Amino acid sequence: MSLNLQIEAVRRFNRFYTRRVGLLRKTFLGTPWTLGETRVLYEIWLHPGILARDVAERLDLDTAYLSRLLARFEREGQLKREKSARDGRQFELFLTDVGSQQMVAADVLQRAETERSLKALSEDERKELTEAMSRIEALLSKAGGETHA
Amino acid sequence: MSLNLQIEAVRRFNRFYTRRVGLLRKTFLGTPWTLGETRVLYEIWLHPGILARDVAERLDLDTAYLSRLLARFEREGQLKREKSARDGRQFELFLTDVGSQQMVAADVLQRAETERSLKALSEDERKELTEAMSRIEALLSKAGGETHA
DNA sequence: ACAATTTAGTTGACATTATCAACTAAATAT
DNA sequence: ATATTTAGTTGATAATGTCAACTAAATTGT
Repeated sequence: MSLNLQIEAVRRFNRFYTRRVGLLRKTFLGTPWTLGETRVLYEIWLHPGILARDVAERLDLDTAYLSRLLARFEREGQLKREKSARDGRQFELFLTDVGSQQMVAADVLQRAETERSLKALSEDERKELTEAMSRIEALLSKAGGETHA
Repeated sequence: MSLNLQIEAVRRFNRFYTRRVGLLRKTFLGTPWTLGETRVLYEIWLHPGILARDVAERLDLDTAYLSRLLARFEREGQLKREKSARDGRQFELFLTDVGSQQMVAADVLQRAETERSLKALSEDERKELTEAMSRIEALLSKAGGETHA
């Protein structure tokens, strides 16, 4: 395949996946949150004690926007913020028990949905799919740059 | 690999790609448009004479939102709407010459950027990447469902 | 033929999401 | 000590998306 066709193939895939991802942007499965919100909570779940600025950096979010999101999560009881001992400007972020439970519940739902999709494939196809995914991840990480629909 | 690990692999990939796609959501490379806007113009570019409702359906956009987008594109000179001869409710959508030129320019930039990424890989790696992408596309289309980060 | 229903698209009101600049307070550097 | 940087908040505002009501044209059923 020529480079030109390869370029088209990559762009085609990006459009395909953008569309797929777009499908879930609004209501996020069984969760009460949008994709963005879920990812913020997911980061905190994964990295208890993480700082707001690190969440902002990882998810490429505006700090003003994130600040308001976090305030809302705290108000609604998913999140607690603890003033850092060694730096009075910082807050360490943790999910509350309620927040964790909600994340676990969301995680279960999402797993189940993924499982449902995977079961439409044979074992060989599933193997192929996951291998292709990890291959793409490795290659794109190496290739760098962004994604261009 | 167990089904459980396969599920994790798929979800991991979805997070990876969601993040990648997210990177371009705001300013879309060298174009003056957002990702959503670009995709609308792209549909019209690809399918001259397409109807608004078909664009809305393909991109899963609210018709109210799309109606305003189209009005703006017309006002700004990218788009022209022609009343359909056989159905007085419909408008056939076309890019103007200016709009087409802008799309071509955007397309060139995006191709170049994709090319730049691909050139960081060897020919074998590029082949692997594009094959993996088309494999995923086929398998996911078959598996159906949505994408679950 | 003609009333009832459906369809394409627009408009108004509104909610959500995102961005920017100005700001406070704490930490770090000169 | 003073100046600069950093973490986070707040106010103003823009961009984006959603819902319901609406107009006009087409289609359906009788």
